[in-house]
Amino acid sequence: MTRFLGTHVNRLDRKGRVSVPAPFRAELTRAESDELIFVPSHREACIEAYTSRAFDDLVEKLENFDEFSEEREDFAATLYADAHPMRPDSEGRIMMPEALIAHAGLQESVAFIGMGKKFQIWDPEAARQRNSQARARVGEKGLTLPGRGPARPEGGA
Amino acid sequence: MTRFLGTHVNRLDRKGRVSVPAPFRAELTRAESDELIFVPSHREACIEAYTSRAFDDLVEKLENFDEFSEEREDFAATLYADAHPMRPDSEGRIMMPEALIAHAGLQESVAFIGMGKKFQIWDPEAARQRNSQARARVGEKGLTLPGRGPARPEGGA
DNA sequence: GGACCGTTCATGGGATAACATGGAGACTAC
DNA sequence: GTAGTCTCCATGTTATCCCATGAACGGTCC
Repeated sequence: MTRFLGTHVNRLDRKGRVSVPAPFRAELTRAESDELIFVPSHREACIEAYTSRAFDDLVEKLENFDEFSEEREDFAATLYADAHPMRPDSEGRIMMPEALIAHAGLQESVAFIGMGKKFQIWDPEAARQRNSQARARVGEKGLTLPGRGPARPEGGA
Repeated sequence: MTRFLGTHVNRLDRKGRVSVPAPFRAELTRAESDELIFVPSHREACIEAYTSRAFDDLVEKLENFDEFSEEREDFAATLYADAHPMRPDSEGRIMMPEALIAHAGLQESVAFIGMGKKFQIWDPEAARQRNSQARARVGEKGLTLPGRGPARPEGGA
């Protein structure tokens, strides 16, 4: 399983290129496919980056819907239409599509943020804000990971 | 498996020709058949484009319907009668049939929209509207989308 | 401990190939 | 003939490849 970890900030040059961080490239090598699928996040001002395999997993849910059903068509459009398949060049760089630059509000620097089997791409300042907010939420709610047995009588049950 | 991704807008010249986007052509090469079947969508103002194989799969599903059901007859009529087999020329272009241009309301620009094993052809503006509507519908139904699951904020995994 | 060296990375710029697009004929069918 | 296609060629634009530079890091040897 691929595992993207850590935060790496690289420069977006005037041609729209940016180096994929070396550790992330190493993960791609390990996954035996250097293809990446970029999708604009629909919840936040960032780009979600999936390996070819992770994207397939995402798409698998499609098969649960009937051919030509509205649900399936909607789902497919949402998933596929804005997806950008990317492949790092010989230098390990990728060309950022204009639409994604706009969506994430990228300027001269971009932050690559490991999220395990995928990673995200942010404007560094926006990422900082998001992270501190996320941290605060986790703290005040005392979140734990979904788990085995009913250890705590929390909300749901 | 073929995987058509992303949105590509190309020009329809006054002879009715339009370039199939290079990434889509590459998928055809990979599928070892450059044949495409165009069918007017029966639900929306767009054209459905299938690879030879994807069309076969569709036909096979049709065979599973009750032999004399009205549903089947209707489906068959829609699927076969209005189908246009296409093959990109040496430049990678196809001639858009008049009937399909009319059905999709195409003007000087056409959008190719990847939908996985098939793709769709739209007027760019109509496609934009459809996509935002699809996204809204998917959102309100709470279907899982790229990113995290619904209930929980920022899970680590 | 500290200076030296080699390697890996990120980054910049110029050359090259791929791509989308426009138009001129040649060919075919009616 | 004439209308509609198809093949071929030309062109501007854009992405990709290739090489060069310089900084950062790690290891080694004195």
